Amino acid sequence: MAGSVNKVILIGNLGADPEIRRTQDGKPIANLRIATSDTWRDKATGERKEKTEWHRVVIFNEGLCKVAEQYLKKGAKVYIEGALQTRKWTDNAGIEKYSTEIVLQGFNSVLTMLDGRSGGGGGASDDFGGSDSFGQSGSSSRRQPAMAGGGGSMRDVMDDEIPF
Amino acid sequence: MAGSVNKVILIGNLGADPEIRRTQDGKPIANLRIATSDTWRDKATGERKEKTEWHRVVIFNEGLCKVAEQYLKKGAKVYIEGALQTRKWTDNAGIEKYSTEIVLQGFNSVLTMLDGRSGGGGGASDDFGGSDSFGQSGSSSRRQPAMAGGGGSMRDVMDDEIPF
Amino acid sequence: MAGSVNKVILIGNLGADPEIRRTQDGKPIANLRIATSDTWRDKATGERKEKTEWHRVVIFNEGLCKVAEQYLKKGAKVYIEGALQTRKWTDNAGIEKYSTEIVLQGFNSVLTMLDGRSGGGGGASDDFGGSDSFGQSGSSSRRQPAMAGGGGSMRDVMDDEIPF
Amino acid sequence: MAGSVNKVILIGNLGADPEIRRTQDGKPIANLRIATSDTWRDKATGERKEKTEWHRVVIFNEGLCKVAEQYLKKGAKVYIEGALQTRKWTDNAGIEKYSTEIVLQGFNSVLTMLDGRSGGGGGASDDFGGSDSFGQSGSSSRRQPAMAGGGGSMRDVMDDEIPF
DNA sequence: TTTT
DNA sequence: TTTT
Repeated sequence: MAGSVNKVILIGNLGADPEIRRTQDGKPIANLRIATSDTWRDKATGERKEKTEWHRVVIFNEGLCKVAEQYLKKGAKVYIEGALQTRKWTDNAGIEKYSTEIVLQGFNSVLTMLDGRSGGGGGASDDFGGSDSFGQSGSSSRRQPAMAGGGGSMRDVMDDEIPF
Repeated sequence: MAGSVNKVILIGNLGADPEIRRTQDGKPIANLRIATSDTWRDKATGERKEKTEWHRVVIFNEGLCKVAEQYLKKGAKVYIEGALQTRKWTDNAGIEKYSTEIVLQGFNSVLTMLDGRSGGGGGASDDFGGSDSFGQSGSSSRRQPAMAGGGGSMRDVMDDEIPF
Repeated sequence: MAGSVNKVILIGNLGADPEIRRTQDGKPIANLRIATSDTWRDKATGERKEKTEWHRVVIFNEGLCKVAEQYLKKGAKVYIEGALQTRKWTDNAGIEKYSTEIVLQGFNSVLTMLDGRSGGGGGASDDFGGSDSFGQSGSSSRRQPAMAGGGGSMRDVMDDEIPF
Repeated sequence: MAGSVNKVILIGNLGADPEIRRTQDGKPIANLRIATSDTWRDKATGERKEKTEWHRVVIFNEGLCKVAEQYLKKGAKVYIEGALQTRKWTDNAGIEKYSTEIVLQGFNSVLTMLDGRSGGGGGASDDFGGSDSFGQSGSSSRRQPAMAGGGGSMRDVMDDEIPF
């Protein structure tokens, strides 16, 4: 349809290290799980409430995949701009399911790190060597030095768990 | 989580008239189906391609529900600002499903009509009488006179078809 | 600075036909004047109020310049995504002035027409022939047939009126 | 005008401590100077380039003013959502000038801190006591403990310097 | 004037 | 599963 806009803007934290896979012709695809949350005070009880929302982010853009792979870790805070896409798939029991994802593909996609927290030591904070070559102006980011320990162990779990 | 943002911006057209329901205590909830689409030219074949994406919008904000009920019709073009929310539900066969929706609730929600198209006759295009009372500054809209014929008949279909 | 975002989203109407100029090496630059407005009801008097805001939009992106030149006319409703930029200049009296503009340049810029209104007759609404070649995915638009009469006459006025 | 949108989204750093003033009837107004910057590599020379853009942010929303006053300091990284507004004023020499600002007023305004950096010591990081009372859902923030030294001295300078 |  |  002419004249339409489909845009998602998120600021949140990664629930796990990025998962990187490759297509048969070698192109990378990165999957992120991002949490956002709302906090409010219950009007009746005055109690503090919080609700966390989990988002599935899929990165087809090759440059941004590289950024995700090299710099993002579980816990990192990111700014993301992408588009909504709902995908149909069939689970092992043959049941049709739908999964809605935020897709970063082509232009008008942005992925920016918002924290330069070091996981333990150095204050290193170089810019990405190639932030300008991602095809996304404005997509500059701060380097996040590898966090001590690192994740990785969670990746397999996430592969199985299947989304929604 | 502190410092998070969860925002969706859509411009698209209604695939059907809005569905309005009420909670037990009488509060309205409006459901919209909105289509956005991307067009591009296939690099290999040069062929023109188009992909339509359907979005579920749920309006809890009472003022915006009224707007939806009174002014929106199948085919109307709207601007929407809301937040992503994924809801778990169980279908008739007892199977757990997830549905991701764009929720307009409380503040920071916007619903604006982008066309004042008349369905047949007049060029009438009064502003909403009460656009300022919706609790959303910037949420002004142009009136869309009832479209000839109108929808309605599609509602039942949409209930059955079930999306995701 | 690493990790920054500078984004403006406007939906508004052109106050005049686009002005197209060319740099010495022949690259087009389009200037648009776009109006947005807020309406609200005065709490004290109950009176309906409206305030119009005028925006200067400058398009360096060559593909979007072409769109502006060919399809946009005074009165057209557009969706725009760009970045804020403040420029210093010196007027004829030698006084330094600043002008803040919304710049559409490179990627992450969007220009989409939101009306297919015909200025006289047909309901023609072809897509742009080359919407995919603008370097902006998601930047599809509906064609606006040339409006009867056309603008032009207003251009001179606007040049003089001086903006900010 | 019906159906318009005027939205600015910024992520950047404060160039100075917030300035807080009060209207004659005691309502607070906060002024922020926020820097965003783009980095890219020059295609010809391969040189790394950076351009910083400075933004004037004016907060009329009382709750967000309190947030600015209590938690924001020079150097803080923030997410801001507001609207563009151009204001005319006359300088001491009687010359008319224009200043374009990002206004946070009423609803649809957001101010969120994106760093919880401590200026020297503690890891203190309570949520705002009243983040839910700002009239902005989604406007939660992380506390920034007072930074050692603090600014303040810069405020007077900024009053005089006059913007654009 | 920030930040990297 | 994140973050505060």
